[in-house]
Amino acid sequence: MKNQNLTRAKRTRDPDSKRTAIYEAAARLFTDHGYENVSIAKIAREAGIAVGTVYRFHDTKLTLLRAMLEGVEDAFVTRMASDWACDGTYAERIERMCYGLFEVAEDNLDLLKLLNMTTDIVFTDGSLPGDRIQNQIRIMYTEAMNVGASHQGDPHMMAAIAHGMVEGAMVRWMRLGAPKDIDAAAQLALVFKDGFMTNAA
Amino acid sequence: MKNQNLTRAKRTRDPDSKRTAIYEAAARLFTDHGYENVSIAKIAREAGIAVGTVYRFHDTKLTLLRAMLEGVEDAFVTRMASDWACDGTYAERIERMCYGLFEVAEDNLDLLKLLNMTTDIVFTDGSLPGDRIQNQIRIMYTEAMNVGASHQGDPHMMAAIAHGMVEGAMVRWMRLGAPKDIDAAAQLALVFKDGFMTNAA
Amino acid sequence: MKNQNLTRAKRTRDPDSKRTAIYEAAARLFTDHGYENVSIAKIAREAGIAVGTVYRFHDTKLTLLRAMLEGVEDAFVTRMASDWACDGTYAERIERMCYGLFEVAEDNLDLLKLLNMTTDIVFTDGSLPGDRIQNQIRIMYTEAMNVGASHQGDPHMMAAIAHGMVEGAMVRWMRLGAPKDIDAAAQLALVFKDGFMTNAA
Amino acid sequence: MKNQNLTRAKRTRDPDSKRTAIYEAAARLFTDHGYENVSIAKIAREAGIAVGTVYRFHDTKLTLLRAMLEGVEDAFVTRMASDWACDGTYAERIERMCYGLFEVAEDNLDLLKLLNMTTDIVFTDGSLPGDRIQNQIRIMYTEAMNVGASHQGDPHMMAAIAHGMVEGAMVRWMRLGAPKDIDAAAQLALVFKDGFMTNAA
DNA sequence: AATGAATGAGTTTTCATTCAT
DNA sequence: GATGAATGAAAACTCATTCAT
Repeated sequence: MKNQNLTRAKRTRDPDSKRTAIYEAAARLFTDHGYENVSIAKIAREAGIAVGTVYRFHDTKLTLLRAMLEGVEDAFVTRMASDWACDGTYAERIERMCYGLFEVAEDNLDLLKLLNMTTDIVFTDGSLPGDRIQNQIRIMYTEAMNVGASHQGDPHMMAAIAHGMVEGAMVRWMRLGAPKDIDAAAQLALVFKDGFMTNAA
Repeated sequence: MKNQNLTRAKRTRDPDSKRTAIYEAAARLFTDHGYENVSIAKIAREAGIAVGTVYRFHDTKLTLLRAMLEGVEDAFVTRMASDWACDGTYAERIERMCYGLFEVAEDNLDLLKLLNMTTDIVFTDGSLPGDRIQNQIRIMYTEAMNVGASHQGDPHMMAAIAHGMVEGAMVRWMRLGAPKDIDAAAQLALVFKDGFMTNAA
Repeated sequence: MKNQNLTRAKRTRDPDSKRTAIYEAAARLFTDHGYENVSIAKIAREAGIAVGTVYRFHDTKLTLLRAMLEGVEDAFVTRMASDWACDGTYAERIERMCYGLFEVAEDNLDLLKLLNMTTDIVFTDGSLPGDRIQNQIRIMYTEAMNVGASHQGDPHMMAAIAHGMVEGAMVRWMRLGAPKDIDAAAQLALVFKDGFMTNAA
Repeated sequence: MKNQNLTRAKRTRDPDSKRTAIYEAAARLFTDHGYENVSIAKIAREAGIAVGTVYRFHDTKLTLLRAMLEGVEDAFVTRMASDWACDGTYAERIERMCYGLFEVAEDNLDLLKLLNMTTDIVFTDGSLPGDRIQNQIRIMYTEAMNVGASHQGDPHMMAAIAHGMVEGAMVRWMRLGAPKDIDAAAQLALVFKDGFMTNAA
């Protein structure tokens, strides 16, 4: 997708194209059949490469999964941070963030489903899938709380609850087929604002 | 010629003791290592019985898991329904229900963790783990909405969001070691009331 | 079927009735699913008795099979001998024997099929299923040969060929559903007479 | 975490050497102990390869058996057809065919025994081991009958009987150690001709 | 760098047999 | 004598990972 060297033979593919092919194949397969039910051989076949080549990019099947999950998490965290950093009232920023989350979700449907399916994978730093998203939520909550825009509460627990809301909304939205016309973001934003914001905010 | 078993068959003590031993061993192991990473052999060893005996009680490894999950779900649903049926304002009933949930959680710690880890198992009726709890939440939400105690919203999506909140709070609470002294229920109730109740309620 | 003590409670069953029940259940099941695919538990259930009871009558699953096979073989051998002992020309006796074989077959359909399916079981005396039938054929052939009614030939080989003819005809007949109206016996007798008898006979 | 293989992968010598090794090991073991009493592990050990390698060539234990049986059947059918297609009287052609059968048998001793032991395996097309051979016999019989060289009879039943004769002779011959000096073919041909040919032929 | 054949430990599940009741 | 719960060895099959080509 990036630099396709049209003057070269097909054999010399962009190394990134293979990495991408692995990701895409794995995302689809993991999502459809579950991590444990997908073999590296199947991923390789689906990606159009050899088994050994998968191992050039990922030391382990688990490593591959983790890389994928970290990828989606990054996308969400990045978007949340940037949406939150915009101008506006807290209510506006929350709303914007909710819409942002679903936009990222739309771009990463397979991986999102995978992220929600995968709760028993531990990363090397001891964290779990979703933790980085939850951390980001906690940062935002703490900031809001400190300026009196949020009710007082334990930031960790509050972030956990908020994160659960997001997950719940997204899982529901995905089970409906992730339709564009249903405004899951709006409903999420509503509960979010009422549940966490003070009247002052 | 094939199997000459040097069996030392054990006595049949309590008829239910084995069933219980299986449940407890499986709950601990599934929870600690994940469903896919626990073999029936491991469960049997942990339960102090033979592999074949596990199969006397559960046709399949998956069957065993389902039975366990349905058990916890039932406990939650039953308790929610009974707490909700009590007298009091909606706010009071919500609060009572939140405390009730954590009481049930305390009694089913291993299984609760299992329930939250297990999101990609499909039951024979097509439902997923947690669905029955979410259904119960939807029932309550709809009732409240119909009398004007809740904001208007799609009951399915609202129930999904509420369910996510509960899960988020419980997972957090469990990661803290499920301490009795931290009032996760209170914080959950707070967000619950603010997030869903109208001022009128 | 023999002595049903009508004055006693049902519990005191004729010990032979159990033996019979086992035979019948095993015959049907072995025939339908193959020896290896039928468990003693299934036989016991089908026979309406306990697993342990099967073992009161037969030391081993293999022992049970052997007893059954010997049973059918005996039936065939006995009938062949008696039919052969009757008066008449050799041709008549052959014909009578062929009809006799199919009469026995009709009475032992399940076991017959089992006998034909089972070629790799070795009896304790080193013989194989069918051997006793083949022996009987050899006796008859030798007798006929000695009086000049049969072509000269190695009795063992001739008996093996004749036995194969019988088996072939019966297997075919069974695959047609063992119909009464198709005269397999007649066709068998025809080839038998032409193939083995001299013109003199 | 799961499989750390201390693998010493071997070189890929002859591409077909493994396939052949599997066939030979399986033929010997199936023949000696019966299909059901031979595990894939045993075959692999005997063939000097790993279990998984067996599965690279055959999807299933049953598939392996079928491939082997079809191999022998083909050999027999092909030879019968070619022998039958030669010039000569029917008697000569029958005789030639009988000798041909035993030549093929000599080249496929293990598999032949397997073919005769295996009567309860059903192929995907519903046919049974031996059916193709019997079909070929029926074709020949029908042809002979149509020109008046054979007695009249139901071709299916006649083919079954003839097929049984062949099997009987071969089994006997194998139990004698498949000796070259005993003329099983001649005896078979004799009964064959007398049993099926008309005087006119 | 890429390939994919080979490996073998590990999984789920079955079942002949035993023996305490 | 009858029962059937309990046993655990064994089987078919899978698949992450390696490494010679």
